[in-house]
Amino acid sequence: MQEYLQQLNEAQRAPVLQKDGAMIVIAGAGSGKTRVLTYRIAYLMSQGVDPFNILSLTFTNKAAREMKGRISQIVGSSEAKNLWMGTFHSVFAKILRFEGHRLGYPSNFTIYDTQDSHSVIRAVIKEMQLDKDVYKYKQVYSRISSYKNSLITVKAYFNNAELMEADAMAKMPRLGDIYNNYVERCFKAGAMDFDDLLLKTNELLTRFPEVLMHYQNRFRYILVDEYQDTNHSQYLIVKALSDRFQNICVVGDDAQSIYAFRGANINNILNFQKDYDDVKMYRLEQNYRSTKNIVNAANSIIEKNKTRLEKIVWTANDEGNKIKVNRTMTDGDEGRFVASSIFETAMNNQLNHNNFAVLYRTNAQSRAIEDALRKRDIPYRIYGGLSFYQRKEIKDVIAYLRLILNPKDEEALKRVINYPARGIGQTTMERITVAANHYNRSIFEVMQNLDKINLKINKGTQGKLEDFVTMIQSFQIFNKNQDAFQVAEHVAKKTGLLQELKKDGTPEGIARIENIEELLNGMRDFVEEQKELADTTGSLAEFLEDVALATDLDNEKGDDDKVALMTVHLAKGLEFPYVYIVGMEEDLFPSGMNMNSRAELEEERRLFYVALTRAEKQAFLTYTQSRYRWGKLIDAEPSRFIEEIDESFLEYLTPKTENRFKTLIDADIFDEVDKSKLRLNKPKAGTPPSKGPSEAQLRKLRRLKPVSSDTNKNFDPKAANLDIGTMVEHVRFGKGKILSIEGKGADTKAEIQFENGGLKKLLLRFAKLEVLS
DNA sequence: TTTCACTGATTTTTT
DNA sequence: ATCAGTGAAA
Repeated sequence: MQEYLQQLNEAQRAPVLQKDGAMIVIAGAGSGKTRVLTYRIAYLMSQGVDPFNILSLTFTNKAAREMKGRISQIVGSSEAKNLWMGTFHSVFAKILRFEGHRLGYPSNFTIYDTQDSHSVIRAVIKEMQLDKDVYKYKQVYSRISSYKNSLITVKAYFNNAELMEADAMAKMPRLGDIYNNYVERCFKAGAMDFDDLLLKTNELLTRFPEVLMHYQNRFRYILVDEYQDTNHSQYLIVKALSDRFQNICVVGDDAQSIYAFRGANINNILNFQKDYDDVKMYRLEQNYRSTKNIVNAANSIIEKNKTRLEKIVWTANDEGNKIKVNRTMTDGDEGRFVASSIFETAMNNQLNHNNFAVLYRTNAQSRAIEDALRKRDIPYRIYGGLSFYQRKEIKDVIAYLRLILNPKDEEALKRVINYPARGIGQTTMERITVAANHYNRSIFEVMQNLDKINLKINKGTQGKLEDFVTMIQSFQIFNKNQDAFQVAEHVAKKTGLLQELKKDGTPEGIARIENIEELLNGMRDFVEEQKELADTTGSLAEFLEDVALATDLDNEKGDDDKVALMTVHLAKGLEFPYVYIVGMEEDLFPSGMNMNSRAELEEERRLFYVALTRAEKQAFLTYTQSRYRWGKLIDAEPSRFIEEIDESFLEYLTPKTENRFKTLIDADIFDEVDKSKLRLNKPKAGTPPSKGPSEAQLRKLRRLKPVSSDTNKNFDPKAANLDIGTMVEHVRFGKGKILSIEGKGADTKAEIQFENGGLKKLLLRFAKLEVLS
């Protein structure tokens, strides 16, 4: 133990050695906070604290696993095994499995993912016969989600005139009713959504003092990582659990708070000192990760934020190279620049590909990068986006598995009742749903008792329904004696899922079969792993919980030699020697949707800070002059964030371009300054003198939209013969002669005679040609 | 009841 | 570029 303490610097050692009491560790980027957490836990155990009494909440399950692994190395794995470590969601899901019955939930409750929640809300809106253009399901969901994260239950909502008014103002006066119906449906389905896992934990702890007492006594030492990203719901859980012993250690960096959109409340970290008696504050300011250039450049950015805790991040590392800034014409060129830069750097320095990461603001940006890397034969892996568990065929298998454990799970049922097609259609399902609501039973229960009620369903269909029920029941029996892998294999075969895909025969179908096989392999590994840990069995229930709360980062396959592609959000907590931050453009980074207030813009700036501080040796910033967005080529302007970096840290690989629409500094935009200086246009002669820009004009200014752009002109197909010709070439059909054109704009149809003799009818849709015949 | 072709709407970040 | 929803034919 002693020798491990030697590996810490003085600032790091202090919080490790304070055994009891409340403490906050403000840890700058790359200052070794994971180290502090790890050694602190090891130290506690060396001081006689039972690992059973330690709870450690991390941001990803992968982080928890890694930390556990390191602690095992210090104190031995038999000791470390009893530590409770994981994300808020996974830890409290486990507790709710034990205690949820007090709130009326079965121990095998399903965890609804966002897609499930969306689908429930859509169904509710439809049933209530509300206008789906007014009540947009995504908006409704995000409102409900933010209520839940602020602990505003349906009841609390209806007691809060302000909220109701706000929703009425947003033209959604029935939102409370939707909220109510949504909650009821989830409850009836024996399902919790992500937010419920936290909300219900809070309910459990407040309504049942004996439960609270039990877990307070159990978790005598609590550690929370990434505290700046906790929301109100999580804050209250931590507060309640730590209230008795007040042995709480939170670690975070206000400068890296980037989840406000998910309800994260930066005040949790800013106000921590007020919440407990005698809080010790520690600061970790020495950065071990990056070069001086990167650290100082990052400092020069974050300084622009007003809301922050003062701290000085410094490093004793080398000066390093300047941050390289590159401009290209299009997003395709940007991808090619990144690909060839990676290729050359790897070649010149004999580096593996896993030294490189490409970070972007939105998942959609990955495509151009992928294309370029693939052409260069550079191996890469995309994190996030359409993750493995979100693929259709995987979700189908999982839905069957969910149904086995919880037949009330309506979303799973709806997904698989007629896939593969077994002749149970919309009409039948509607009738059953009506009956289920009428008798207040689940859909599955109604299907089990069809003979007892008259539903006007014909004999044939009734038989099919009975077959389905029998099949699921047979799976349930099978599941009693078999592990997760065996059940899933059985399901894939017996449901006809595999046959369905085999029949399909397209390359796509084959890829899907491979994916299912991969899922099965993953399950086999999972079962074996679990069986090694003596206390678990590798059951289906355990697997499904893992899947529901797994992030893409969690199932990383170790030491792949691949370039990492991910969003900046996902990159938090990671580090790479070479980092490319692409799409450094106004409206993209900072995102056009997050520029309406100082708070939003400051969050974007923190996000950029996170991105830049991922780099150890070298950072690249790239931007393009035009980019495909919304299916169209649009002009782009360099991001204000590039200019915000002190110029002495930058090296321009291409000539510097000024933003054509002057980027205003925050003070001009958000503070009450002399608005008359912000005049948009010269007033026309004869118009009364302006008092400066109106609110609407200001809003426009904030968004910095290009005033004019020739890409938006109406497309006239008659004048655009050439365009179609070039596009034909582009999509590699060979050159051809246009015989006829009909329609206009996006719906242009063209007949083309190819040089090789072929004749094709083509449809021009969103600047891309589709072959009609 | 299922399938296919088409239309129109929609683009942030995630447990 | 993608996806959910729709309407008509099979």
